[in-house]
Amino acid sequence: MSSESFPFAALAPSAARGLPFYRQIADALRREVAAGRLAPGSALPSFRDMAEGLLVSLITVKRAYEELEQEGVIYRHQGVGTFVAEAARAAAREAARAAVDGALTAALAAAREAGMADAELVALLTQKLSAE
Amino acid sequence: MSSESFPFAALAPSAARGLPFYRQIADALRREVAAGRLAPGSALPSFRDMAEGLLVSLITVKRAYEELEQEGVIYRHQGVGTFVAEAARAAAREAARAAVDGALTAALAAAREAGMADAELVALLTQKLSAE
DNA sequence: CAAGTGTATATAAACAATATACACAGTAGT
DNA sequence: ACTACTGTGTATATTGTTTATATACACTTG
Repeated sequence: MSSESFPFAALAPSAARGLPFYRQIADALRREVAAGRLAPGSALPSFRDMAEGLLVSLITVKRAYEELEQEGVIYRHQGVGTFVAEAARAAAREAARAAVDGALTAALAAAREAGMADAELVALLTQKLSAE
Repeated sequence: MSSESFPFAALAPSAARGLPFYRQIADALRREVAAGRLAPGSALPSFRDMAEGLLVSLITVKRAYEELEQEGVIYRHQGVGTFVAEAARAAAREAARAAVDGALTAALAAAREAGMADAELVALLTQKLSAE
């Protein structure tokens, strides 16, 4: 039961999702922070603990942490550890919002490429929303 | 002025767009077909002519053509050439529409990841549309 | 100085792009 | 008919970039 007790086991990446592992880990951690389940100042698992718990390499965890540090969500201190930043929740939400904006921009570009009218694009989106 | 006279020069890929060259070429050709500027049955430039005209390798053109053939937009005949399929226009439009749908699905997933409400997502899209 | 932390270097696998050599289809000359 | 040529698409081996890894290194604290 040792691996089952790892508190971040639910963040484990999967090749089936198509995204790089480091990206999946960063996304999952960002969501935890944005939801307020990780308080500012609290310590994250060390590179080794996280790597072992998520069954990935140490470097992959490092890249995920680097991405979050660039966004201002966490900060690292050599020899000490990695911690949730003070303004982490706002930074995480801003980063998540930027991701949505980028995805929407890509969708808009695809629609333009397809010669699709604005109204048709909006209709397609609302249709997808109601289809759930 | 020899390279300037190449009729498909406008389809030349650019590294600045971020997408693979073969994808850019396939997208551009698909748009030409969808717009009706390439009639069914007409011949496309040979791999070599296209590669020389777009300043890419022969293999890159091959991959672009392969993508379009899988969509049913064109068909290849060894030793003869590559031609626009009969149902090319409908196939191109369907493929373009599928691309929009995929991009919208990704945007929706990002919105869910960000905890964004449906109405907020729609509002963000309409805002982007009116901002142009 | 010992145990824990983050950091950096060298390596393997997958993808994008290339150059080069190969195989097929039509056609002009004989 | 036949052959060889020219043009077409096809396949193989190579290079550079990205993702992911294992291993060794450097920093901080008790």
